[in-house]
Amino acid sequence: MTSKLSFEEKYNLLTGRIFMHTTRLLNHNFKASGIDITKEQWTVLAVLWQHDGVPQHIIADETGRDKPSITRLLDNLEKLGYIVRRADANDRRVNSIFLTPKGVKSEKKIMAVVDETFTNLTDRLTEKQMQSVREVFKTIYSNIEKR
Amino acid sequence: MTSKLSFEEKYNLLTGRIFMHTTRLLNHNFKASGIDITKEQWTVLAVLWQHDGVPQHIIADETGRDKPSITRLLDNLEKLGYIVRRADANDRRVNSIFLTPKGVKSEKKIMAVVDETFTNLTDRLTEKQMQSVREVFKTIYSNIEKR
DNA sequence: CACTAATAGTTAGTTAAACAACTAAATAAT
DNA sequence: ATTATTTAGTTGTTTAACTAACTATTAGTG
Repeated sequence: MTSKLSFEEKYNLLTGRIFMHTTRLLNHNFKASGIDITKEQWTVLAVLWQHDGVPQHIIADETGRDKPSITRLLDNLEKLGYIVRRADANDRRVNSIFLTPKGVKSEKKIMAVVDETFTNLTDRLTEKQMQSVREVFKTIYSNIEKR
Repeated sequence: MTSKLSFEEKYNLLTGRIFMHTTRLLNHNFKASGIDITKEQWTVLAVLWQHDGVPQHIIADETGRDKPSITRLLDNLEKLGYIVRRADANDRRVNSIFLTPKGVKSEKKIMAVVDETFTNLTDRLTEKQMQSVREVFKTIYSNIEKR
């Protein structure tokens, strides 16, 4: 039952206050380390580091964004020289997205900042608490999917 | 220790995937109920419903946004007829923000949608899990404050 | 009292997200 | 086979966030 939650708590959960702050922190840390990308661009690169050459709609699915958002994120990543669009030979509707050498090489440095930021944020949290958050997120996801 | 967390889990926590989905859901539910405001505008109204007549920088603090963001949110809320800016007599730098009759009256309907959305999202979560999330958020906040 | 600091708010510029409407190409249906 | 439908991606428009630079007013210091 959720009836015992205060307005404050509903407010914090629904507004994503925490995520506004983590976004700011991660972007700040990128900048401080001389990395010229945003948190959102990182999420796209993270997909490509795992599966290079995927079409745009896969990136949209994996990052939970719509297609227009991905079009623009890729525009910016292309300008910055991290990725290239290449037309698919079999299906001419498709752009396959490939990391440039710069995009490949950047992984280590970017992920170091991500890892450090994550560690800072989760400092003083127990393994048990993390496990709980994991479960809660999973449940909320499935509640969203249901509608 | 957080070392046992997978990339997937770090990714979900840092990207605010859940937050993107809840924002979409809440905005969708507002629209479906004929409410013409956004989630962000709601967070501003929520402050005013508790303390009508506060200056803009208080709204910025309470909602965790910077001043320019509040300027624009208030521009839009003013256009929509929910609030008015009134110059403070004592300190002419200050705009006090007041709810219009429409702004006051809207609380019930808007909060009904917020409550319903929250209930849907937290369905199948136990009180214990909610308590855990509460603690975790608090800890993460204080970790952010520390830097 | 004059000059500097800080505070309140706005404006400009960039990135990002959503929705809607669109083009082009591939698949399905009759 | 031709038409209709689905899929991939882009473009346009609105809202929102951040940073930086700005105006105006108040507070603090010499």
